[in-house]
Amino acid sequence: MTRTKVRKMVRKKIPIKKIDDVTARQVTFSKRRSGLFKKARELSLLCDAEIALIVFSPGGKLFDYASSSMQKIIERHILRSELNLDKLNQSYPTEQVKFDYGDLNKELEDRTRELRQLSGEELQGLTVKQLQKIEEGLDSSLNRVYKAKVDDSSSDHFSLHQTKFYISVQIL
Amino acid sequence: MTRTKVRKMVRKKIPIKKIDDVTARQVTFSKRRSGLFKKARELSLLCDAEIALIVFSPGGKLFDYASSSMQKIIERHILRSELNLDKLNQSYPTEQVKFDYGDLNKELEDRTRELRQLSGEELQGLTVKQLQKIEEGLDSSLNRVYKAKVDDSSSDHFSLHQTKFYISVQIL
DNA sequence: AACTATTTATAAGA
DNA sequence: TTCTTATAAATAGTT
Repeated sequence: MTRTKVRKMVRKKIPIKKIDDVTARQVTFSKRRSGLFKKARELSLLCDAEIALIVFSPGGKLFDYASSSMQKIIERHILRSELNLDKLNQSYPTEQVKFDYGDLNKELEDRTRELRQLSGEELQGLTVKQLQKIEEGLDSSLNRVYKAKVDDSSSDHFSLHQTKFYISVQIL
Repeated sequence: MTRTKVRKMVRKKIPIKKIDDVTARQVTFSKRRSGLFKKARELSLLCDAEIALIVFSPGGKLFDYASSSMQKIIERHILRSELNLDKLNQSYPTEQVKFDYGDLNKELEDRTRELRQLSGEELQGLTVKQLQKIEEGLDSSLNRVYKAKVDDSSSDHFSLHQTKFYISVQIL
């Protein structure tokens, strides 16, 4: 056997910050990346969890994994973000503002859910007109929310930065 | 000490499929989830990688991590998906179709890049009119691509399912 | 890429 | 749920 070296062939420890040596960093990236993806697959399988993992190497190369479909998981995440936004707005001090934004966000939520449902269905039969209708609806919602935010932000109680809203449209 | 049981206190190995027992699954999910997130953080830190991780528990609870900002990473991923789509289309057998789709996808890419740039900038000064203009441009691009796909799909050379396109709009 | 001493993660059990 | 601990798995440094 290869035990000509009986003493320490390895004498490890554990760093915990950015690896400066480029070669060592590439090697570590490759090893740990496979470990990470393996763990993600295992967790999804063992526990029936929905998982999406996106990794860009320092060189900009993309590696990704999704237990189902990437955009399905991303949409679900976006939807959840909006629910969290609702909570944020509901904790806003002024009663009036709280109420107004609660309504608007509920409306946005409904619109997004609609869009999500449409995205998940067969879109081969979708006409350009239908697509435009969806976009009009979204546009209208957006405008109402945007105006409300602008009108209210002059009072300095509410920053535009407190709101994030995403639209995701998929064409199959 | 608790060594009343000197013999095996633990003797496990490794299953590798869905855990049926609900309680055991919850425990395993909790443990492995923390491990997975820890690994993701470490990889990002050690190797300066950009990482996004989204996990939904079987119960629908969301856990996520992003080394920078979630939507930045998602946008980058979407952009990359479109580049891959280009490659896919460029390997399409028929020269004529290859060329047509190459053009259309380049156009889409440009539009998406524009939108991405806008998203990354300060949007507080963006007017409703400007927003509408962006949406009009996108709508126009979409319609052109959609029509092209539909017109060509009748020849049975190209399925609508081969194309995925995402739009992401962010309102800050 | 392969090897192996160690470190780290984790399955059961408490 | 949190802690403990034996064992399994990941991996840092080397070849």
